[in-house]
Amino acid sequence: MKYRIPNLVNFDKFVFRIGELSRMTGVSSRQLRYWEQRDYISAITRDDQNKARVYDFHTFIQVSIIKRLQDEGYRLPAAVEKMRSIQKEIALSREFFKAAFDGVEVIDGQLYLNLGYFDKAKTKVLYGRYENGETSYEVRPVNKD
DNA sequence: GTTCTAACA
DNA sequence: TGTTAGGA
Repeated sequence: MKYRIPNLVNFDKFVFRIGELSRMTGVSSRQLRYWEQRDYISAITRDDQNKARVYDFHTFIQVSIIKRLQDEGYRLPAAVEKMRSIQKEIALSREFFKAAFDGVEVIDGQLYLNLGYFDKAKTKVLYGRYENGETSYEVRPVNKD
């Protein structure tokens, strides 16, 4: 039996105001406004400049990464630069995994990640396993269930 | 109660 | 970067 995981969660609906984002990340609201002024981060477009800022989940991730890097000793501009390069790595990883990942299968009562065809002839499938904190791989013939 | 901008004992 | 003023 094969399970696929559709997009069940809409992360665009995860929005926060400045006080919430500040508490979530440990970055002061003063800092968040300053970072925005420097174009290091951005709030969701505000129609009225005097209206409260709204941040999305993506910005939460960005702020979290910058904060972590600062705690590790990076200065703000360097932290932002590294955050942006990290985001490129994350984006690439996501695309690769999205392309490779083809759902979860139960084989002999065990959960397997279907990682796509192993060979060009499409006779074998690469499976990933995760057990006791370790990953492993198995190549199996195509599952005909 | 929260967030806004601007300014600085 | 913190804090405060005065409004929304």
